[in-house]
Amino acid sequence: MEKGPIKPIHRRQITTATIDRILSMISEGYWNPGECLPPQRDLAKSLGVGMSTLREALQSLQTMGVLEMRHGSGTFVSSQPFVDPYEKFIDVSVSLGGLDLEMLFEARGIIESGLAFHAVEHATEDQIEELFDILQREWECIETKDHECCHDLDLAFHRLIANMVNNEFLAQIDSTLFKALDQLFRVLPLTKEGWKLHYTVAEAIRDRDPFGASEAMRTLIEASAARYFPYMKITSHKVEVQ
Amino acid sequence: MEKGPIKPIHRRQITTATIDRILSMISEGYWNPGECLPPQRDLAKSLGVGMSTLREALQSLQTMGVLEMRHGSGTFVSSQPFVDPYEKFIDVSVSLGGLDLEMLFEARGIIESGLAFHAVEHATEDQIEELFDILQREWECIETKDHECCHDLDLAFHRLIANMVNNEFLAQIDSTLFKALDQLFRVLPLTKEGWKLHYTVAEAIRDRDPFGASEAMRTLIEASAARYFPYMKITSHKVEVQ
DNA sequence: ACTATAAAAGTGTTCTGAACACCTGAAGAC
DNA sequence: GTCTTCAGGTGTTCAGAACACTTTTATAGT
Repeated sequence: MEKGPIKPIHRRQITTATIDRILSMISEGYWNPGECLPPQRDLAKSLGVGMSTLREALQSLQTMGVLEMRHGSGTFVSSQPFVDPYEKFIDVSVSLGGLDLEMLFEARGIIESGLAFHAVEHATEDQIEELFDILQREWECIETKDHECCHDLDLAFHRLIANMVNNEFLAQIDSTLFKALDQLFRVLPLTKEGWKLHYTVAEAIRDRDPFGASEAMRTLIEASAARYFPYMKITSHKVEVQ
Repeated sequence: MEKGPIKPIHRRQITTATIDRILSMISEGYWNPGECLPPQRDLAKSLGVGMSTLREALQSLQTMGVLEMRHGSGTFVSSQPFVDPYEKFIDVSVSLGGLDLEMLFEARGIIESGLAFHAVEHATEDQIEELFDILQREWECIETKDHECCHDLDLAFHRLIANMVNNEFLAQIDSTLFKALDQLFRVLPLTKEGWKLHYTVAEAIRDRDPFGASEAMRTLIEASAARYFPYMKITSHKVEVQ
């Protein structure tokens, strides 16, 4: 048996290599956000790959949220520089058994209480005013039993707190979790007890009390979770309000 | 001008529809994790789409971590039911300006302090013992200036705390953040001051003090961030240790 | 009968070329 | 000046072929 020359590694799939290549070119600023890539026919030729291969790569990148392919118009680098890739298949992870709902609730609790903590220090007066405005409208919707409106305001409440922190990464994850949980259950309408918890969080933010805010938020999320998982043990700790 | 039947919207791309179809079939358990899909030629025919189209869909699903395509063998539903999609392009998001390093540090601080909080209640005695074992080895590595070992133990420390909580979702994100930050900077070696902070966290977990643990962790991450961003304002709050 | 090698079948991978659908902008019609 | 039409550019989908990798089966040698 002759040994022959040692095989080049070359194990790499062309499609994968193409994905990496385009990613690194974007990373290096060869194409900027919002900019248009060359026509697929040309780009395929430039990269020295077939068009099918290129399209598999482009499609993957679009799924990741890095590119945006517009029929008849062109292929563009996403102008929104960060989209949450989870959004697209978190429900599949749940179905496959990799994630469970309690885990997602717990994650949301951790993230949101952390966001509340940091919101205390970043919140502007305008934002706090807006927060209490949402609170007031929530109350009105509870009284009129406008569940649809209630739900939207509930979302707005959490989104505003997330936005106070200016942390797009966590805000996206949090938003994805909210949507996923909202979709997997049908969300329950806000109750007066829930509203009081909202109010406690808002008060703590207004009073610039980070520990109070994060603890109130934790309580809020756990109370919310408890409505879906009555058997779930609640980790309520007594808080030493400072 | 005759009106004719109103055209169906049909805006939907076939590739996107194919992705959704396969995702929902997996969600509904038509194929189980680890199982093999039909040959691409057959599957394309069954779905009534061209093979290129099917492959674009499959490739996207592979990028998401839902499928695994093995050359010459078959296309399989991922047996690992949950992979972290952030890992693949967090650095791209940084390059595109959608994320910045301080944001990632902040996110890690929030997640890890939350994990520390919950670790207090879930940690087993064995795990706590392991934690102090890591601590002791860290100290030895600091003394011998074995930076490589220090780094690994640092990672092990954080990973163990994340594992205590049994929240795969947050553990994955946290691990990704650690790796991303580790890669973007070259990680600085653990100092004796850093070690003391590690020790404070471990003590709080051992003493079953959730607030102490989460606050100590927050301090630890912020101290770590401060080494990279000396100008970063630290949000140190006085803790009312209970 | 057992093992090692070779062939064959099954499957994923890549490329080419064509036909189609959509968007944009320019030329022409009113 | 406004509207319509049309042509060019671009993305989308399909079909078929050739190739590469893996697994299984068949064959040959011992």
